[in-house]
Amino acid sequence: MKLSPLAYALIGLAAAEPQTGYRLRQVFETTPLGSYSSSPGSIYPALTKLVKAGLLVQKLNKFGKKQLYHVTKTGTERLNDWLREPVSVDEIANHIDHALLRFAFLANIEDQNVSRDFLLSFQNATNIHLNNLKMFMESPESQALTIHGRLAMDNGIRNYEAHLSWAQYAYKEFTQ
Amino acid sequence: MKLSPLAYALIGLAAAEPQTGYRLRQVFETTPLGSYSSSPGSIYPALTKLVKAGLLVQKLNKFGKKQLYHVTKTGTERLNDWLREPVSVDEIANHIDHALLRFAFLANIEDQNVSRDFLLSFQNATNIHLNNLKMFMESPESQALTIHGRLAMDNGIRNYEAHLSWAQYAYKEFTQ
DNA sequence: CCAACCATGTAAGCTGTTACATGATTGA
DNA sequence: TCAATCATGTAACAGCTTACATGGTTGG
Repeated sequence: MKLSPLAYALIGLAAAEPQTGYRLRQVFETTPLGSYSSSPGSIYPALTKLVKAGLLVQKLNKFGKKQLYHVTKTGTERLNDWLREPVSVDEIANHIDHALLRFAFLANIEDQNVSRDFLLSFQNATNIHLNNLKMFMESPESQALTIHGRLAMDNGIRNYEAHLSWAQYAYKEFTQ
Repeated sequence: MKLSPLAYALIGLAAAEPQTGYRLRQVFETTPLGSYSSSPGSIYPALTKLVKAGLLVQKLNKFGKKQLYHVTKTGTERLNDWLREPVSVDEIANHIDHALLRFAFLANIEDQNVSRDFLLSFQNATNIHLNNLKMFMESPESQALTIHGRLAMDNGIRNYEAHLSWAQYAYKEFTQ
């Protein structure tokens, strides 16, 4: 079964520390890391689905006060697989927030080589995408572009350049 | 009735030049300006919906060969209203691609003051969002962040700084 | 004449949003 | 005790994706 980004976000947060449904909603509402729903109508159905799929379990905390979602072994495996997927050009071009979400959750993986690999793969895909954009800029198709069209393209290019330089900077943080 | 970004994209493209459904799909598939569907299952239902709503009409071209979608008067009004909406912080924070789409379609509006207003409003919202991010960075909540979390935040900040400097550059293009 | 492309659609399914609804706990 | 916050859910609906399906046109 394929999981949605929201589902991975829920698993990732529960992997860092067991959470209540309510607490998870708050994270999506208050931190910048969540452009995700935060509405009960999306979180709770998603959580029960993950429990049914065997990726999360609900357990009472030590004093039997709170129902907390914990990640199962299968859940951890699924999370790790997701985190280790190389960054694709499509992910960079259309779902870069997804890539950043994955990066944030790499904190759960001890081995810093995984983070390094991720960042190299991120750089690589970003480079390819930047080339595509620049080639499009020089294609006959784009010569007919309006000022607005050109500027919008320019925005894209500047942006991915910022992403690239970030990835290079971030990489250095993992090579002490 | 509220329209989806895809609907506005369809209207905007038809406003620039009457289009066939197939041609619209190609635009979404081949140009970088469309992270939108491009699948027939999304385009055609959306088009017929817009026709029913009276925002588009299908007309045969001069030689009766092709069915082209044209924008109606109401359609043009709806498009213009959408284009003139000020850029909100939420749009910058969570749907910046949507803002860029709107900017690209401002090409349809003669009066360059509208583009200038848009860019000022874009700058303003981006500034506010940047402040929010920086404040979060200094909040106690973020002190517990992992290296990954901090770097992900840093990515966001760099990015919005790039957007800001782009908006300033673009503004100058409209003040000859 | 046949492959490639033009052109348009439908049906099933999944995800998420909005809105509605409920009840427990806790601090002033 | 009462308001705020914690906490969890459901139902209706909208939107998009995937997959399936069909037929016309055009160039080699």
